[in-house]
Amino acid sequence: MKYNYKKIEKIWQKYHKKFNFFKININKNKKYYILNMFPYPSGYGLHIGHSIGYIYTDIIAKYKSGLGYNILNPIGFDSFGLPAEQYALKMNKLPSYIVKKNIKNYKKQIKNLGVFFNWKRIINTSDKKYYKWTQYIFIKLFNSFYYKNKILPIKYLYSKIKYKNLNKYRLAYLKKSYVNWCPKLNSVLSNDEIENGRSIRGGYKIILKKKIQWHLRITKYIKKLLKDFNYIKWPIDIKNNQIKWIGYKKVYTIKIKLFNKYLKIFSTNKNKNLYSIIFDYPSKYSNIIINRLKKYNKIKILNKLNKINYNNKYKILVKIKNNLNKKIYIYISNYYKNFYLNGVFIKYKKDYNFLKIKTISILKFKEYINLKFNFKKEYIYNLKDIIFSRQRYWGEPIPIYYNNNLPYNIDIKYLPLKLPNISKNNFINKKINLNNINKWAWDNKNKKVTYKKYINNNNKIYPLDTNTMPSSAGSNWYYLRYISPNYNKFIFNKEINFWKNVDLYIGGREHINGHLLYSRFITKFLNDLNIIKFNEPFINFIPQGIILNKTYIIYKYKNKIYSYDIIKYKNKKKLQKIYVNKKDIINKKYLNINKKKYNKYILFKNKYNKILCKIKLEKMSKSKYNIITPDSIINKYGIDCYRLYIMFIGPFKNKKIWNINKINGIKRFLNKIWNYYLIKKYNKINSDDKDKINEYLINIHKNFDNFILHKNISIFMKIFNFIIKKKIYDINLNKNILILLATYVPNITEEIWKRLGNRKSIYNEKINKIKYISNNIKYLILINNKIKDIIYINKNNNNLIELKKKIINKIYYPKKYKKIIFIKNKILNILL
RNA sequence: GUCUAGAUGGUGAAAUAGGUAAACACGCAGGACUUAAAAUCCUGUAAUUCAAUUAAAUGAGUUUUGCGGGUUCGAUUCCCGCUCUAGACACCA
Repeated sequence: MKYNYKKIEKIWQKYHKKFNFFKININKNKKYYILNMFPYPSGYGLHIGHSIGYIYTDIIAKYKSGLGYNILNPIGFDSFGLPAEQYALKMNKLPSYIVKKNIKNYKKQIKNLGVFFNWKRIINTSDKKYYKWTQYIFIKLFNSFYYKNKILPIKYLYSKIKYKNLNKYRLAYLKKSYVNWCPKLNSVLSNDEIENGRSIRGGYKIILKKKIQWHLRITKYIKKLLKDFNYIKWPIDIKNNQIKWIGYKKVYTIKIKLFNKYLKIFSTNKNKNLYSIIFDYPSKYSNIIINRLKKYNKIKILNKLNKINYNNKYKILVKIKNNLNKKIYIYISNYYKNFYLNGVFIKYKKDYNFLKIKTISILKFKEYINLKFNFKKEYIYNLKDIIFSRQRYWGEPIPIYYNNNLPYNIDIKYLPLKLPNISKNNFINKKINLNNINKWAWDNKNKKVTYKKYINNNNKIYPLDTNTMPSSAGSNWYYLRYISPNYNKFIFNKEINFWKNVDLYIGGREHINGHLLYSRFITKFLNDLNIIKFNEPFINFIPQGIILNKTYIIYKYKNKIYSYDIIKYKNKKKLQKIYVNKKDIINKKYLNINKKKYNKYILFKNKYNKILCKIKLEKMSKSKYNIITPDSIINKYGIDCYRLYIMFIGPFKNKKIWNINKINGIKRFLNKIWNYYLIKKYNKINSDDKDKINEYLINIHKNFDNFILHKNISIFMKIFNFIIKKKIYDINLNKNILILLATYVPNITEEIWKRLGNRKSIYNEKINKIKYISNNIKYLILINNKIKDIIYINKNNNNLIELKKKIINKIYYPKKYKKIIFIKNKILNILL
């Protein structure tokens, strides 16, 4: 009989909507807080990459629940930020409308995955009830300073330091920083909006401009961030990545005089000769050099420097009077970007290769540098303070007003400072930041937002900050909000003492140096304020492999489109890369030039009279048109089949190239289970077979403990292959297997469970861990490293010497041998 | 470029306190059932050499875990040097 998934899944999906998986049993005080990085609700909906994480955590949640843990596995939406804003622009709608609509769509899609989330604990960062607390944390940062490993209120400094200078101590402070400035568009652009030094929208030139920005003083937390790695269980490579990024390091510094200015530069080794100096670009020092270059009219090189391109290196030859009276080179480059702030000596062998690389041009200078080798020991770090303001509309307003150009926070009592409404016309006409809003001033007498035209110090009406926060503002503390998403009086309620921090966190590797670091910082800050009693947000973290899928790229320059195979390498950099929807592709790799939208371009075709696209495998992303949604697969194969397939496809951590080919095996396997459970005419199990199956089951539990879920499916397959072949039907055993299988496939197992005569849901059943120890030990017998035999020896046989003799003398080669290698419980190797 | 990872059959992969490489699947080939197709079931499937037989089944050996070295009785696993691929590089989240 074939398994009719459509009918059965419909019934159980309906049943599970009402099923209370997350009821807290206070008698068992074991807790397991499991969390996926929350998505930003783009209009393109949920894609396969998201679903892998949700299904993975769902399986672990169901397993842990079976073991008797209270489970918290919530979901929310990171809805502020650039993607929502840009999608709204594209759709000619306001972001608030788009976000609402997309969240609704997302919820629907997630519910289709057979995943149990706590739907009562949903959060949304652009909800004013939520960002009230984002602003609250910002004000706490603004009003705190770090002193001798402690956090103190900034008012302690009021008597000692002028208000103006408190900026140097606050954890949220104002400082000048570089932004990507587009003079033509008259706005700040994100890195995402730029390609090859030009804006994607319009193709205008971008320059780096200094602007006053809010920063968070994360660098004060470096020591704590490094030290607390000792007790959290993240994978070592993830930890290393973050440690390198923090880049805390002992160096030797000297001062050199360059262009009449003293510069402090670093070396990792004071004993090495000075070969050259590399200045990070952009930085204070590289700018000094660039400014000097301007005086020498070397404009050519300067134009190139304005581009951000990681492969560009700029060499300037400078003669330096050192001990050896040799020339040394000075480079301006981002070669050392991740290492040092201002400059380094050449030290490594690799760095010589850097010298050899063709440089764009060499400028000769007659100026000399007086060099004194007075090295000082110093500690430096790579980590920079977080730039915390954006010149955009769709984000949390910064709750700060300015009196005589000095920042003051709005009293916490009057939060949230609501994001002002904007008319659709203004938004679509791209006047999209708080600068352009008329009603954006703070009336500090009446404690409310009022019109700019009323600004008057005597009436206590002040201008408000026109920046918004980056989307990390909402996401770096969000895991705390799931404790009590609707609580009005504080970030969380008393339940925090039960759930505490996240036990298992799942998400992308690309967040290591951003979100994961910032969350750790904010958690430590809140811990220092004694608001929470733990100092790490995520006890365990497992990175999720990305899903790659084909993308199609065409090359454009102004109104010309070039076929990929006729582009010369030299020209490639000038051309703009454009991702093309698969719908516009014909014959697997050619652009469909009959489409209307390509009529307006001049087409440079190849010799077959076609426009060839470049095909690349890239991460699924809405902007690259390579998203695949789970819905289409679920429609064809069913929820259970999709869940099992998506887990079977490979290790969770691996990157995967999307491919549907192997799903047939999963479909067959589900049919096999269905037929096995419903035709009951088999025999009972004997003890040898039981041992064999127990061994399988133990491995399943082991894999669950190590969060390796893909291997378990293979083991399930082995179990069913075995019991079907041996015609075993043991009721107890079958129930145990089914309960474990239910963590992966909810619908088919519930249906079978019911047909086996059970009334309650299978998720009410406990999972029993089996303890099993084999009595036999396996020995490999090798001759000259080649396997000759495998023998099993009773564990209690302690007389190993006799055993050894027995094997050597009686069984194998009683004559001559060179050497015997005997390793207990493992191997006996005879070398002849 | 710098940093962090990864690389195993036609494909996804399995195997590490160093000890039977390729489990479990997909695909493919051949066969059974069927008017036919689908579904299902059975057999084979890293490469290669040799032996043997009417045939089938079988047996023995060599090579093989991106490339080149090293340590070891023994390396997919540890070390060194490369190559290629992916991610991060601070305003995408």
